[in-house]
Amino acid sequence: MTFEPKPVSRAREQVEGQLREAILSGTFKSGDKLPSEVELAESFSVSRTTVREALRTLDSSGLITKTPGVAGGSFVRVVDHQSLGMTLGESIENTLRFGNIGFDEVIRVRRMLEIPAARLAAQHRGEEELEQMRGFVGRQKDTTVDDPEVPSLDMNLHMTIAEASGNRVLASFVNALHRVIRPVLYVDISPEVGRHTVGQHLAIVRAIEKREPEEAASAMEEHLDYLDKLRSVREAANGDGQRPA
Amino acid sequence: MTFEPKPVSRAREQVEGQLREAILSGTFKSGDKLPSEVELAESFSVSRTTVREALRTLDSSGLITKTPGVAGGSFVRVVDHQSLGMTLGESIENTLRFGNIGFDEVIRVRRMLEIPAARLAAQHRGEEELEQMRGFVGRQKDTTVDDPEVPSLDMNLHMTIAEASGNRVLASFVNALHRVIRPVLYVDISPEVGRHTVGQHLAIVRAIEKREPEEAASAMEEHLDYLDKLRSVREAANGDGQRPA
DNA sequence: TATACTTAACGGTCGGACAATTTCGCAACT
DNA sequence: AGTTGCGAAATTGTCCGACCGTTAAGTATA
Repeated sequence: MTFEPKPVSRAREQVEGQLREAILSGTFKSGDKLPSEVELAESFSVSRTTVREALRTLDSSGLITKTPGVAGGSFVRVVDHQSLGMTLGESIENTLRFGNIGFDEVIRVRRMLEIPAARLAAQHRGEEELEQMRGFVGRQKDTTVDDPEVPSLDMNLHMTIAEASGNRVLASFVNALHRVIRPVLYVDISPEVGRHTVGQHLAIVRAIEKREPEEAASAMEEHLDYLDKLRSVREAANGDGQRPA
Repeated sequence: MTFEPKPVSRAREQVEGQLREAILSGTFKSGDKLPSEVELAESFSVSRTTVREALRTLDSSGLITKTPGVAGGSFVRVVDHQSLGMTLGESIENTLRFGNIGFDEVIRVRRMLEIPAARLAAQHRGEEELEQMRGFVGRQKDTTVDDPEVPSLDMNLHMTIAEASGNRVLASFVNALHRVIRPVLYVDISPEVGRHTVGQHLAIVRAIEKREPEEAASAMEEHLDYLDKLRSVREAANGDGQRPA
């Protein structure tokens, strides 16, 4: 029988672990205020410094938020799939910038997720989400290509479709991917590209509106094909699109 | 023109931001040792406490590791797709335990990723990866179903397939999903289930070996179908499978 | 009534001190 | 020669006590 090598436990980790467990197990519910730092320090019999480091980690992990002021303190954050997408996006962004994964790999995974997402959206979409989609496409039709709002409009549409799939994990993943896709993809698009994009968006939304899963999926696929082709010609034009000089 | 509302910047955030940027931009490379806490405190003209909080955040984000001792310090972590999967997995686990996403949603996304992964693995697999797969299946064939190694053997196989796809983002996502799938799925499996599983694994690996993408994909699909069916009958048997009492 | 000021509670920062951990070199003993 | 033991040094970990900055709410003032 092998010997367990004794992972020494620093005080900070123990405090952190207990608090994390208390939050995850529901002892502190969403929005609840944790005891103040001095109170925690007393109850754990450690210094405030140690408690603060533990809280800092929880904050960084997205489990709590800290606000100063008399009514401030540490509050349990609402961990919905939206914030999950943010967290995932940050990690992916780090790894991407670090150079250990390539942008093309992100793009391929995007296809695996967004095409089924469109299919599912056609099945599960609600009236409200459809209204949002129409709103985004409509506004996109009216704006010019150099409008600074264009990237976020496009992202919002894709996000809404993912949300309409009814699968929140899927929505989070798509959200995370778009966080890294957005800054790279929307540079220097011509009016013609803008028209094509709007047209493809319109086709997707119409299929979702009609509740035609396969039509929505193939419309999305066509759209992504178009974007990929755009990207590849641009990369061929100016060297490497992944690592801007 | 709207006025930007001045997001006051705490000292800790500025230090953290500068260090993060320095790491991500390559000023500090993988494995490099950052200056000691006192040195950083001096160069930023802040107290060591502030520096420590910044470093704590970077540590929690997975960008650095801290080790005590004379040869210790803060080191830039190697952020490969493996560690990315770990980080993503933790976040998903949090959201899952928090109850804001359901296990079934995880399962559905799994299908969207692992079936294409099998297809790609059949195209891009290397000899070494194939050898690993054979090893996992072989060992799984020899172990009994109550062997504690079974869950990790299964996960290792699925992970290796995802890695063999050549897409590291895909591999990370599959890794992350398995982190939350593993503890839930492998409880009380019968010998018959074990035999079926091994058979299906064998079929997948053989298809990958023969470089038959579609065969690999459909073998994987069949395997996941089987697992899903298992899960649904078990859930029907003992109430709710998502929240173990 | 509306505005300005004070107060109190809390997290944020500071400085300094000591403890704990790890590496390395040196000495002593086998 | 090799092992063991010991001490020095560097660095993170923890502690303490103080003060600063922010914020909400209450209080006095115009």
